[in-house]
Amino acid sequence: MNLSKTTKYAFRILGHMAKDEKVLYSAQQLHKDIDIPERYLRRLLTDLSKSGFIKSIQGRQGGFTFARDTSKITLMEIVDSIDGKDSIDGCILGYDVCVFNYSCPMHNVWEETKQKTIDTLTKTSLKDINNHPHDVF
Amino acid sequence: MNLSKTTKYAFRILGHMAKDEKVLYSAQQLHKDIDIPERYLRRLLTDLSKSGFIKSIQGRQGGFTFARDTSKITLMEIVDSIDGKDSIDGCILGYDVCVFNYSCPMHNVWEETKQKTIDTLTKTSLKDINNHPHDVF
DNA sequence: GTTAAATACTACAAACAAGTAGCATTTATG
DNA sequence: CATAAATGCTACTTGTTTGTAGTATTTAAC
Repeated sequence: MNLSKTTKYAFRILGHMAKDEKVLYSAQQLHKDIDIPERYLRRLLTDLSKSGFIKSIQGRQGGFTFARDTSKITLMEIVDSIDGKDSIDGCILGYDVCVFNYSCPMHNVWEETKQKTIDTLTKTSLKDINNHPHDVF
Repeated sequence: MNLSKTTKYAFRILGHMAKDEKVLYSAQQLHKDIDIPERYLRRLLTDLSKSGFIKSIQGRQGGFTFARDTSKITLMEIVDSIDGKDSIDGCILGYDVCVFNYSCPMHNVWEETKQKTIDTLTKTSLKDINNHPHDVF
Protein backbone atom coordinates (compact mmCIF):
# COMPACT_ATOMS: atom_id res chain seq x y z
CA MET A 1 0.00 0.00 0.00
CA ASN A 2 2.46 2.48 -1.18
CA LEU A 3 2.51 5.16 -3.80
CA SER A 4 5.92 6.72 -4.17
CA LYS A 5 6.40 10.42 -4.74
CA THR A 6 7.51 9.59 -8.25
CA THR A 7 4.24 7.80 -9.02
CA LYS A 8 2.32 10.81 -7.73
CA TYR A 9 4.39 12.98 -10.04
CA ALA A 10 3.48 10.67 -12.92
CA PHE A 11 -0.21 11.03 -12.06
CA ARG A 12 0.14 14.78 -12.15
CA ILE A 13 1.98 14.80 -15.44
CA LEU A 14 -0.15 12.31 -17.32
CA GLY A 15 -3.35 13.63 -15.78
CA HIS A 16 -2.46 17.09 -16.96
CA MET A 17 -1.46 15.96 -20.43
CA ALA A 18 -4.69 13.99 -20.73
CA LYS A 19 -6.74 17.17 -20.51
CA ASP A 20 -5.76 17.79 -24.11
CA GLU A 21 -4.54 14.47 -25.29
CA LYS A 22 -3.45 15.31 -28.83
CA VAL A 23 -1.12 18.15 -27.85
CA LEU A 24 2.65 17.79 -28.00
CA TYR A 25 4.04 18.90 -24.65
CA SER A 26 7.62 19.99 -24.09
CA ALA A 27 9.27 19.32 -20.74
CA GLN A 28 9.67 23.05 -20.31
CA GLN A 29 5.97 23.67 -20.79
CA LEU A 30 5.04 20.90 -18.38
CA HIS A 31 7.43 22.34 -15.83
CA LYS A 32 5.60 25.65 -16.08
CA ASP A 33 2.24 23.94 -15.65
CA ILE A 34 3.16 21.52 -12.90
CA ASP A 35 5.34 21.98 -9.84
CA ILE A 36 7.97 19.28 -10.26
CA PRO A 37 11.76 19.87 -10.26
CA GLU A 38 12.68 20.37 -13.91
CA ARG A 39 15.49 17.87 -14.29
CA TYR A 40 13.60 15.22 -12.39
CA LEU A 41 10.54 15.88 -14.50
CA ARG A 42 12.56 15.46 -17.67
CA ARG A 43 14.01 12.16 -16.52
CA LEU A 44 10.58 10.96 -15.52
CA LEU A 45 9.18 11.87 -18.92
CA THR A 46 11.85 9.75 -20.55
CA ASP A 47 10.92 6.88 -18.23
CA LEU A 48 7.22 7.24 -18.99
CA SER A 49 8.14 7.23 -22.63
CA LYS A 50 10.12 4.01 -22.25
CA SER A 51 7.18 2.49 -20.41
CA GLY A 52 5.04 3.16 -23.46
CA PHE A 53 2.50 5.61 -22.04
CA ILE A 54 3.80 8.52 -24.03
CA LYS A 55 6.18 8.80 -26.96
CA SER A 56 8.96 11.30 -27.37
CA ILE A 57 9.76 13.34 -30.42
CA GLN A 58 13.34 14.46 -30.41
CA GLY A 59 14.96 17.58 -31.73
CA ARG A 60 13.76 21.14 -32.04
CA GLN A 61 9.96 21.37 -31.83
CA GLY A 62 10.06 18.01 -30.12
CA GLY A 63 8.27 16.95 -26.97
CA PHE A 64 5.97 14.30 -25.61
CA THR A 65 2.52 13.09 -26.56
CA PHE A 66 0.46 10.03 -25.76
CA ALA A 67 1.54 6.79 -27.36
CA ARG A 68 -1.87 5.23 -26.77
CA ASP A 69 -5.39 6.44 -26.27
CA THR A 70 -5.85 7.85 -22.77
CA SER A 71 -8.91 5.66 -22.32
CA LYS A 72 -6.56 2.67 -22.52
CA ILE A 73 -4.13 3.79 -19.84
CA THR A 74 -5.17 2.87 -16.31
CA LEU A 75 -3.83 4.28 -13.09
CA MET A 76 -2.81 0.78 -12.06
CA GLU A 77 -0.53 0.46 -15.07
CA ILE A 78 1.20 3.67 -14.08
CA VAL A 79 1.68 2.53 -10.50
CA ASP A 80 2.92 -0.82 -11.72
CA SER A 81 5.49 0.67 -14.08
CA ILE A 82 7.08 2.78 -11.35
CA ASP A 83 6.55 1.13 -7.97
CA GLY A 84 5.63 -2.34 -9.09
CA LYS A 85 2.33 -4.08 -8.51
CA ASP A 86 3.32 -5.35 -5.08
CA SER A 87 3.43 -1.80 -3.76
CA ILE A 88 -0.36 -2.03 -3.76
CA ASP A 89 -1.05 -5.72 -3.87
CA GLY A 90 1.61 -6.78 -1.37
CA CYS A 91 1.09 -8.13 2.12
CA ILE A 92 0.07 -5.51 4.66
CA LEU A 93 2.42 -7.09 7.16
CA GLY A 94 5.30 -6.73 4.73
CA TYR A 95 5.95 -10.40 4.14
CA ASP A 96 7.35 -11.31 0.75
CA VAL A 97 4.93 -14.12 0.16
CA CYS A 98 1.40 -14.25 1.47
CA VAL A 99 1.36 -16.95 4.10
CA PHE A 100 -2.38 -16.73 4.53
CA ASN A 101 -3.43 -19.34 7.01
CA TYR A 102 -5.06 -19.52 10.42
CA SER A 103 -2.13 -17.62 11.93
CA CYS A 104 -2.38 -14.53 9.73
CA PRO A 105 -4.83 -12.29 11.52
CA MET A 106 -4.71 -9.44 9.03
CA HIS A 107 -5.67 -11.22 5.87
CA ASN A 108 -9.46 -11.11 5.99
CA VAL A 109 -9.60 -7.68 7.53
CA TRP A 110 -7.46 -6.11 4.84
CA GLU A 111 -8.32 -8.10 1.72
CA GLU A 112 -11.55 -6.30 0.91
CA THR A 113 -10.06 -2.86 1.32
CA LYS A 114 -7.07 -3.75 -0.76
CA GLN A 115 -9.29 -5.12 -3.50
CA LYS A 116 -11.32 -1.92 -3.52
CA THR A 117 -8.13 0.05 -4.09
CA ILE A 118 -6.94 -2.25 -6.84
CA ASP A 119 -10.34 -2.09 -8.51
CA THR A 120 -10.39 1.68 -8.51
CA LEU A 121 -6.88 1.94 -9.90
CA THR A 122 -7.56 -0.73 -12.50
CA LYS A 123 -10.89 0.65 -13.66
CA THR A 124 -9.90 4.28 -13.81
CA SER A 125 -8.24 5.48 -17.01
CA LEU A 126 -6.59 8.79 -17.70
CA LYS A 127 -9.60 9.66 -19.81
CA ASP A 128 -11.99 8.89 -16.94
CA ILE A 129 -10.43 11.30 -14.54
CA ASN A 130 -10.84 14.17 -16.95
CA ASN A 131 -14.37 13.24 -17.95
CA HIS A 132 -15.51 13.28 -14.39
CA PRO A 133 -18.67 15.32 -13.64
CA HIS A 134 -16.97 17.99 -11.58
CA ASP A 135 -14.97 19.00 -14.61
CA VAL A 136 -18.08 20.34 -16.31
CA PHE A 137 -18.34 23.35 -13.99
CA MET B 1 -1.41 6.07 0.70
CA ASN B 2 1.68 4.80 2.28
CA LEU B 3 2.50 2.28 4.97
CA SER B 4 6.16 2.27 5.85
CA LYS B 5 8.04 -0.90 6.56
CA THR B 6 8.23 0.21 10.18
CA THR B 7 4.44 0.44 10.43
CA LYS B 8 4.15 -3.04 8.99
CA TYR B 9 6.61 -4.23 11.62
CA ALA B 10 4.42 -2.58 14.27
CA PHE B 11 1.37 -4.42 12.94
CA ARG B 12 3.24 -7.71 13.18
CA ILE B 13 4.45 -7.04 16.69
CA LEU B 14 1.24 -5.73 18.20
CA GLY B 15 -0.87 -8.21 16.26
CA HIS B 16 1.20 -11.02 17.66
CA MET B 17 1.15 -9.67 21.20
CA ALA B 18 -2.62 -9.24 20.99
CA LYS B 19 -3.10 -12.97 20.61
CA ASP B 20 -2.45 -13.23 24.32
CA GLU B 21 -2.89 -9.75 25.55
CA LYS B 22 -2.04 -10.15 29.21
CA VAL B 23 1.36 -11.74 28.65
CA LEU B 24 4.56 -9.85 29.31
CA TYR B 25 6.75 -10.21 26.22
CA SER B 26 10.49 -9.68 26.20
CA ALA B 27 12.15 -8.28 23.08
CA GLN B 28 14.13 -11.48 22.81
CA GLN B 29 10.98 -13.60 22.81
CA LEU B 30 9.33 -11.39 20.20
CA HIS B 31 12.42 -11.63 18.05
CA LYS B 32 12.13 -15.40 18.16
CA ASP B 33 8.45 -15.26 17.22
CA ILE B 34 8.65 -12.56 14.54
CA ASP B 35 11.23 -12.02 11.82
CA ILE B 36 12.40 -8.46 12.51
CA PRO B 37 16.06 -7.42 13.04
CA GLU B 38 16.59 -7.61 16.78
CA ARG B 39 18.03 -4.17 17.46
CA TYR B 40 15.48 -2.49 15.25
CA LEU B 41 12.72 -4.42 16.97
CA ARG B 42 13.94 -3.30 20.37
CA ARG B 43 14.04 0.33 19.32
CA LEU B 44 10.58 0.04 17.84
CA LEU B 45 9.23 -1.49 21.05
CA THR B 46 10.52 1.50 22.98
CA ASP B 47 8.81 3.80 20.48
CA LEU B 48 5.52 1.91 20.72
CA SER B 49 5.85 2.18 24.45
CA LYS B 50 6.34 5.95 24.26
CA SER B 51 3.32 6.16 21.98
CA GLY B 52 1.24 4.58 24.71
CA PHE B 53 0.18 1.33 23.05
CA ILE B 54 2.30 -0.83 25.28
CA LYS B 55 4.16 -0.19 28.51
CA SER B 56 7.63 -1.32 29.38
CA ILE B 57 8.77 -2.94 32.56
CA GLN B 58 12.47 -2.50 33.09
CA GLY B 59 15.05 -4.68 34.72
CA ARG B 60 15.41 -8.40 34.93
CA GLN B 61 12.14 -10.19 34.18
CA GLY B 62 11.05 -7.03 32.41
CA GLY B 63 9.40 -6.73 29.04
CA PHE B 64 6.42 -5.23 27.31
CA THR B 65 2.71 -5.59 27.75
CA PHE B 66 -0.32 -3.65 26.57
CA ALA B 67 -0.91 -0.29 28.21
CA ARG B 68 -4.56 -0.28 27.13
CA ASP B 69 -7.14 -2.83 26.17
CA THR B 70 -6.48 -4.19 22.67
CA SER B 71 -10.08 -3.45 21.74
CA LYS B 72 -9.26 0.23 22.20
CA ILE B 73 -6.21 0.30 19.91
CA THR B 74 -7.07 0.82 16.24
CA LEU B 75 -4.83 0.18 13.26
CA MET B 76 -5.23 3.84 12.29
CA GLU B 77 -3.72 4.98 15.58
CA ILE B 78 -0.71 2.80 14.93
CA VAL B 79 -0.25 4.15 11.40
CA ASP B 80 -0.70 7.68 12.69
CA SER B 81 1.91 7.31 15.42
CA ILE B 82 4.59 6.13 13.00
CA ASP B 83 3.88 7.51 9.52
CA GLY B 84 1.46 10.25 10.41
CA LYS B 85 -2.15 10.48 9.34
CA ASP B 86 -1.31 12.16 6.04
CA SER B 87 0.43 9.02 4.85
CA ILE B 88 -3.09 7.66 4.33
CA ASP B 89 -5.25 10.73 4.24
CA GLY B 90 -2.95 12.86 2.08
CA CYS B 91 -3.48 13.96 -1.49
CA ILE B 92 -2.97 11.23 -4.05
CA LEU B 93 -1.16 13.71 -6.27
CA GLY B 94 1.24 14.51 -3.46
CA TYR B 95 0.22 18.11 -2.89
CA ASP B 96 0.64 19.42 0.63
CA VAL B 97 -2.80 20.94 0.78
CA CYS B 98 -5.83 19.64 -1.01
CA VAL B 99 -6.62 22.15 -3.70
CA PHE B 100 -9.83 20.42 -4.60
CA ASN B 101 -11.52 22.45 -7.30
CA TYR B 102 -12.59 22.05 -10.91
CA SER B 103 -8.96 21.56 -11.93
CA CYS B 104 -8.21 18.56 -9.70
CA PRO B 105 -9.28 15.56 -11.73
CA MET B 106 -8.30 12.95 -9.17
CA HIS B 107 -10.33 14.09 -6.24
CA ASN B 108 -13.67 12.42 -6.85
CA VAL B 109 -12.17 9.29 -8.29
CA TRP B 110 -9.99 8.68 -5.30
CA GLU B 111 -11.99 10.03 -2.39
CA GLU B 112 -14.27 7.04 -1.97
CA THR B 113 -11.44 4.52 -2.06
CA LYS B 114 -9.39 6.53 0.39
CA GLN B 115 -12.35 6.77 2.74
CA LYS B 116 -12.84 3.01 2.59
CA THR B 117 -9.25 2.53 3.65
CA ILE B 118 -9.50 5.04 6.47
CA ASP B 119 -12.73 3.43 7.66
CA THR B 120 -11.18 -0.03 7.76
CA LEU B 121 -8.12 1.16 9.63
CA THR B 122 -10.19 3.23 12.03
CA LYS B 123 -12.77 0.55 12.77
CA THR B 124 -10.39 -2.35 13.17
CA SER B 125 -8.84 -2.84 16.59
CA LEU B 126 -6.07 -5.19 17.59
CA LYS B 127 -8.71 -7.29 19.29
CA ASP B 128 -10.78 -7.50 16.10
CA ILE B 129 -8.04 -8.97 13.99
CA ASN B 130 -7.57 -11.83 16.41
CA ASN B 131 -11.26 -12.48 16.88
CA HIS B 132 -11.78 -12.88 13.20
CA PRO B 133 -13.72 -16.00 12.08
CA HIS B 134 -10.82 -17.67 10.31
CA ASP B 135 -9.01 -17.90 13.61
CA VAL B 136 -11.48 -20.46 14.88
CA PHE B 137 -10.23 -23.22 12.55
C1' DG C 1 26.31 24.07 -42.62
C1' DT C 2 25.45 26.49 -38.16
C1' DT C 3 22.67 27.49 -34.55
C1' DA C 4 19.06 26.81 -31.31
C1' DA C 5 15.78 24.11 -28.92
C1' DA C 6 14.43 20.05 -27.77
C1' DT C 7 15.20 14.94 -25.63
C1' DA C 8 18.75 10.98 -23.92
C1' DC C 9 22.26 9.15 -21.10
C1' DT C 10 24.94 8.61 -17.09
C1' DA C 11 27.09 9.85 -12.99
C1' DC C 12 26.91 12.28 -8.82
C1' DA C 13 24.72 14.54 -4.48
C1' DA C 14 21.35 15.11 -0.91
C1' DA C 15 17.66 13.49 1.96
C1' DC C 16 15.27 9.98 4.17
C1' DA C 17 14.32 5.35 5.96
C1' DA C 18 16.10 1.16 7.81
C1' DG C 19 19.39 -1.29 10.34
C1' DT C 20 23.51 -1.70 13.73
C1' DA C 21 26.45 -0.85 17.82
C1' DG C 22 28.03 0.67 22.30
C1' DC C 23 27.14 1.83 26.57
C1' DA C 24 23.92 3.32 30.39
C1' DT C 25 20.21 2.18 33.41
C1' DT C 26 17.01 -0.70 35.88
C1' DT C 27 15.77 -4.56 38.78
C1' DA C 28 15.27 -9.65 40.21
C1' DT C 29 18.14 -13.26 42.01
C1' DG C 30 21.56 -15.54 44.62
C1' DC D 1 26.62 -6.51 47.08
C1' DA D 2 27.55 -8.73 42.61
C1' DT D 3 25.70 -10.63 38.66
C1' DA D 4 22.64 -11.32 34.99
C1' DA D 5 18.91 -10.15 32.15
C1' DA D 6 16.13 -7.00 30.72
C1' DT D 7 14.99 -1.94 28.60
C1' DG D 8 16.73 3.15 27.29
C1' DC D 9 19.53 6.44 24.90
C1' DT D 10 22.24 8.13 21.23
C1' DA D 11 25.28 7.96 17.51
C1' DC D 12 26.72 5.77 13.46
C1' DT D 13 26.22 2.98 9.04
C1' DT D 14 23.86 1.32 5.10
C1' DG D 15 20.47 1.36 1.47
C1' DT D 16 16.88 3.58 -1.25
C1' DT D 17 14.58 7.41 -3.22
C1' DT D 18 14.66 11.92 -4.82
C1' DG D 19 16.99 15.63 -6.95
C1' DT D 20 20.99 17.80 -9.76
C1' DA D 21 24.62 18.40 -13.32
C1' DG D 22 27.21 17.72 -17.42
C1' DT D 23 27.43 16.29 -21.81
C1' DA D 24 25.73 13.92 -25.99
C1' DT D 25 22.32 13.46 -29.52
C1' DT D 26 18.52 14.80 -32.50
C1' DT D 27 16.19 17.89 -35.66
C1' DA D 28 13.84 22.38 -37.27
C1' DA D 29 14.97 26.97 -38.77
C1' DC D 30 17.84 30.19 -40.82
